[in-house]
Amino acid sequence: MRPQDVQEEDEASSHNESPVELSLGCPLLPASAEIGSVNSEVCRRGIDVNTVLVDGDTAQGRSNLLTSSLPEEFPVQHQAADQEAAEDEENSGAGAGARKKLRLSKEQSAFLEDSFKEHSTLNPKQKSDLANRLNLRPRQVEVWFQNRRARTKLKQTEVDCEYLKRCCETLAQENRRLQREVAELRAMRTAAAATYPFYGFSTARVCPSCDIKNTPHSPAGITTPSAVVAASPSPVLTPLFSRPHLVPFTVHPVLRRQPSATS
DNA sequence: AAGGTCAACACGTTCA
DNA sequence: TGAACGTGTTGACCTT
Repeated sequence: MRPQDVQEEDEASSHNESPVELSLGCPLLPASAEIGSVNSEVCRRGIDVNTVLVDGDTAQGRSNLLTSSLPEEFPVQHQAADQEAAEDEENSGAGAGARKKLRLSKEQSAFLEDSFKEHSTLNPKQKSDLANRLNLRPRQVEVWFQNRRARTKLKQTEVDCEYLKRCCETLAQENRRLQREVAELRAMRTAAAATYPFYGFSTARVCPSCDIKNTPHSPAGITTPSAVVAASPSPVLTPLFSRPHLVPFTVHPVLRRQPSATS
């Protein structure tokens, strides 16, 4: 038996079919506001967009009916048990294969987010505690965390991509500057060799940019661009060493320490 | 209608 | 070997 079969078996009785959300919508708005604002931005997160409007079933009526039996903390959310019962009803009506869109409420999402900030993975106890607290099935909590990790990773990938693009641009710019510098040095050497043909000009002692950048702290004598950079880090290169990190708990694979053979 | 979001799913991989 | 996880996909719903 495959692992997922276990999970799916676990769910099969409750949500393999279309889960029907029993909540009514944004608890922060009066019932009268819900009717005309199902699609509004304000209510989008808090509302159950799957609420089935039945003829003669007013928002106020449903509100009274449902909130009276719901826990205080998350007063309008899915109740796992009620949900299962509702699914049976649903299956008798709509096609059993149809997957209904289920939206977590604002409160549920916020609570899950807070939990995610504390730990991005769940142990079984945390999962069941969260599920109980939010009136969700453990599988729903698990799926939410899976998806949340995926979103985090995607975001981090985007940030990394932007960062690498900037690095690339910076390095290209630096490369162009160094190429120009090399060209200038070659020109200087050629000119010097032409002027003083018997004086050894195989190497330049100070390059143009170093000449400009040399500070009292810099050692006299032979100066290289890298020495200048080391002595006073170029603002151009600084961003290369300050990679942005979106979240504290993910480590990009590239930056993971490779196991070394010696240590 | 197109494109985005997100819960849910399917399946492969890893690890104890 | 099973649980947990990562990743890609699906489908319902929403916005523009």
